[in-house]
Amino acid sequence: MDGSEIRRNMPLFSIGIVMQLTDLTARQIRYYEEHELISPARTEGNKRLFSLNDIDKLLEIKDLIDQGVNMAGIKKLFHVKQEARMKDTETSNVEKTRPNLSDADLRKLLRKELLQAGRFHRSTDRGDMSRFFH
Amino acid sequence: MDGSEIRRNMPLFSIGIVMQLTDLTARQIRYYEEHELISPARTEGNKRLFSLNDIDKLLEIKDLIDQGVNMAGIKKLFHVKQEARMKDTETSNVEKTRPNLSDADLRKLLRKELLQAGRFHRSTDRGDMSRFFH
DNA sequence: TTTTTATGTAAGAAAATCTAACATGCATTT
DNA sequence: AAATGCATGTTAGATTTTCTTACATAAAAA
Repeated sequence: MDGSEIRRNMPLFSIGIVMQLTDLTARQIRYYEEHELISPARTEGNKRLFSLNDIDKLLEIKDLIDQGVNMAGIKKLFHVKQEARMKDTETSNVEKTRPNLSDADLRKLLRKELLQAGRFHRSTDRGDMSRFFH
Repeated sequence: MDGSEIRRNMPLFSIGIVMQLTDLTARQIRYYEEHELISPARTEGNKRLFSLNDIDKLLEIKDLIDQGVNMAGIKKLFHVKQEARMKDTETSNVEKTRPNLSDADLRKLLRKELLQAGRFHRSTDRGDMSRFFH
């Protein structure tokens, strides 16, 4: 399924909430963005908006830092992880051309799904944050 | 399970996002709060923070208004719904004294759960918003 | 020792949100 | 028809949140 992917990447959370959820300071979060470990979306007014995936990543970063890994290391780790995922989706034959939706489109899709009745999605479980929402 | 209940009530979303997610104006959302159809949490600085449950409710409100129901009617409907739920939990024998957590505690719990590895929660499905988050 | 790294802190600007008040279109009463 | 009430729009001014930029600093690396 692809819907979950969309949901996990939906920009929903302000930096204030992310701070509380991750126990990171704004400074830290911005620093990690500066080093391209995350790339939160922005509102029209330039405020950061984080997705569930972003939060998962931040928690991973925190863990890795606790284990002594530095920015460069984390970056590398994230890259290999992503490549692994690439291989994964490559392997899972059905490739389908991605739509590449705009932010506004994403929200529309969100709302549309919201109003439907389809039940129970679950895909390749990756990250931890998802656990939160059923 | 009770964790999902906590998650669904966690105050996470700013009014701006809720507007986008529900297609309601700030005025409408505040008006519904004024009429006690929702009771979003507040930040220290008095900004509203909405939970998944709040969003579900707003979507219900929108539906009902489309169907011509007025504030009083919606309020009544919500009340009977809640009473039905009460009966429900009453019936499900194990009653357990509720902890009644503070907002800060909620967040701590959130983070704690986040860092654990437990998988796949699903309880009495109520509301629609939950579908979003796996 | 000097430099780099990760983070703290402060300042000023801009965006988002708040409350309160008044405006308005549409139904319903009178 | 006029008056009233309901749900929402709009505006204004205040407050909170977030932004960027710059400088400070402790610990680690070179």
